[in-house]
Amino acid sequence: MSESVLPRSFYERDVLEVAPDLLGKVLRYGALSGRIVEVEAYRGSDDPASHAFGGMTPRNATMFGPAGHLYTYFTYGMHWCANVVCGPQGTPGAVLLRAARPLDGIDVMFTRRAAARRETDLCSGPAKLCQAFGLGADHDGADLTVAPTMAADAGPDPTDVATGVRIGITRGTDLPWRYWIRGDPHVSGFRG
DNA sequence: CTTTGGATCGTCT
DNA sequence: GACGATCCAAAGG
Repeated sequence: MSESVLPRSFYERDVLEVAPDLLGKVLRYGALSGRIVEVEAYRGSDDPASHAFGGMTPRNATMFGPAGHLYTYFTYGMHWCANVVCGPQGTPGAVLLRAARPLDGIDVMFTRRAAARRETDLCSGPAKLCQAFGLGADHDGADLTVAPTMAADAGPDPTDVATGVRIGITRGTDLPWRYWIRGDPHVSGFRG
């Protein structure tokens, strides 16, 4: 296939550099794949919305580990969300994977996501994406150079990247650290 | 179409 | 004991 798995060096940069670069990349897990269309950056050192802002705890320890690994967490009593750990080791940065356009394994995704009516309902939100891909507790710390993988394909990079404030947070609401592909119908909350 | 409230529990104070 | 980096069904216009 025409995908090349991203090297660890891709992730060993400031989280604000990595986040927009993840748009258009392909998340692949077994027979499932999707193109990332929306992300949010969380930088532990100076970001009051980050899980790592208050220092290391058992839950967020993965954020302090090596870049290029998944940080998954459970929230609202029922949902899992997945992040990509970024930055030098010991620097707690992560990029939340908020939405993707399903590419392969769409039938499996519909099976896992009973509430989805259309293809745009499958991965148009951080918890939806995890449900569609079957990501959860077992994947905290998973190495993205092994499985699941994040890869670049042969196509052109997204040209129209939008930025704005992040969704669903109560602190750090002034930081424009959400990035998405403008007009893509698979972005969460898309209207139009 | 938009708005509202319920579900549900691990985590940290 | 309070509160989420959310989702969805139901109710209201």
